[in-house]
Amino acid sequence: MKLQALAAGQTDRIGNVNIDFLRHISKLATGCENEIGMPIRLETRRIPKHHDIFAEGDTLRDVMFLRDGWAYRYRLLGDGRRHIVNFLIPGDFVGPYFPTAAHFCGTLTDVTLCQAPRSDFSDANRNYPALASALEAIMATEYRLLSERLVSLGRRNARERMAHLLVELYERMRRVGLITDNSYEFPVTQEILADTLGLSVVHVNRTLRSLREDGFATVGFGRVCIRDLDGLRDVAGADEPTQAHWSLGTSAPVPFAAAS
Amino acid sequence: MKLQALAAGQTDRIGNVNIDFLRHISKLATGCENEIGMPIRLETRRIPKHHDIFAEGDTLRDVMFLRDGWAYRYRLLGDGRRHIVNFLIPGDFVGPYFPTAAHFCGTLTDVTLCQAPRSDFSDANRNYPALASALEAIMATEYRLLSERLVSLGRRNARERMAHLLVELYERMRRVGLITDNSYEFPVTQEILADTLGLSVVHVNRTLRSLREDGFATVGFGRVCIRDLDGLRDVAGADEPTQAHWSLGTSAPVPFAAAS
DNA sequence: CGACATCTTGAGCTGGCTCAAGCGTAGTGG
DNA sequence: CCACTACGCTTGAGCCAGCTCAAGATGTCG
Repeated sequence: MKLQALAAGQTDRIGNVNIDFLRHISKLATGCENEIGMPIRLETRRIPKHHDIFAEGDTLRDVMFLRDGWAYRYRLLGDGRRHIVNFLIPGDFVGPYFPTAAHFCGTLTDVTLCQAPRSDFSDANRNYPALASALEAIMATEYRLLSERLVSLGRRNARERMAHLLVELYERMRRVGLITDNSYEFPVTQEILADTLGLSVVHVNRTLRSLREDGFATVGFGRVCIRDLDGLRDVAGADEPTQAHWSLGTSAPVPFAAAS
Repeated sequence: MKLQALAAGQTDRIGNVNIDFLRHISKLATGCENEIGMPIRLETRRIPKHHDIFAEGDTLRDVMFLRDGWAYRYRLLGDGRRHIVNFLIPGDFVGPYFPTAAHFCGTLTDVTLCQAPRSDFSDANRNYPALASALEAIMATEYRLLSERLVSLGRRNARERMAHLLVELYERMRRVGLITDNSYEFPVTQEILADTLGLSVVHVNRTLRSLREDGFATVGFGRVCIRDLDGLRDVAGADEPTQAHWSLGTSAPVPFAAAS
């Protein structure tokens, strides 16, 4: 589950920021010489699986990126109900976006984080607009992801939701080079899936069975195997105005703090 | 529906950014001299009700704030299903976060926007970290709002969702001084409410009736009248770890681009 | 190899949906 | 000034997607 893909030559200039900023950030994270000469030293930290990285309400000195492993953002209701806001895969920004975390963040696997004090980023942002750009793009991207998830929960049925999530994760994993043989690691129990999609565990199980029997994808034993990507996209919705949303915004350069 | 409250003296320094940045931004928007001496000239634009401000996929030169009126972000599925991602009230950042919009934005009432070219913000961001801070805080705040909505759709039932939305909007309206007599303007049809909460119009109607009959709130004739705020909060969920979430993050200063 | 978590399947229930019809109100045009 | 239309609100009636409860089966880890 390492970010092997990131080792390969990165020719994109971060000045023309698109989602490839992720790779640059991750390159930073992996310690390779980075292209924007950003003077931030990232510390590495390991956290075992099934632990919280931070809790709702925590005020954190450091800003974190996920170098490898899976994590997830979640929130709890008073009566124990849980909702999972998003999954985090290698290369993702862990956060928090705000110094005070608005949600919990837990690990699904053993995890390696790369982190640096928030103040370092503040300083660097001022002198390296490309970095500020990248961070804004990260936020905008996750915002888009959330609104997509929101649409799912609001207006898609169980089958569509599941298909949508599987495709979304496929695209994200592909982007960081973690797809092999049309399949990807997926250390997510059906219970967690249920809390992500707003379903019951039982119904998640039946939904997965149905997708499997129809030849779209198999989910289990810690892996997702996509058998019919286009079909799965169709199930996910006759929506998605274009591919643009699957690709997480390749089209969109130049956020606020445009690089010079 | 003007931002009267914003006219009053603003003593907060934006250097210690919290959600009060909204007021500063709005102050900019209203043309008053601003405190950070930011050299951005905002143009005013009016848009009639029931029009789109921008469409999904549009690439926009300008960044916009809502000076008065109501608007909403929404997305469409291929088969006509619609989901409303968020409402925008006076003082809100309209966006888009990314130059290329990831969703539609429509007006519910006649609306006044204040806007400036994105490039102006890019430049200003570099020289006025306080502004960059504020914009990041805006994003983080809306992120929090979305994740809250996500929890609603995933794990709350119709009654809880409705109560939660009404309280959320109450808090947001209060923040910009638009509450009078425990009530606020609410130019939202039951159909739009349905598309926001992931319910059918019929069920929205029944849910509102139930909340009205139980003495919590009345919704109709373009207004929400809160009759029992605490009760409504209880209905919304024995969740909300603290008040923090209702208050949209007053606690949280110093995002990435901390002001000096 | 025992204990515990996870997955699976059956059976019956229900919250919220769909369909359908009636009503009030605001425009709109003749 | 009134008829007409359109839109939004309301309520009834029946239905179904997804839920809950229950009970095995299958891992998996110390």
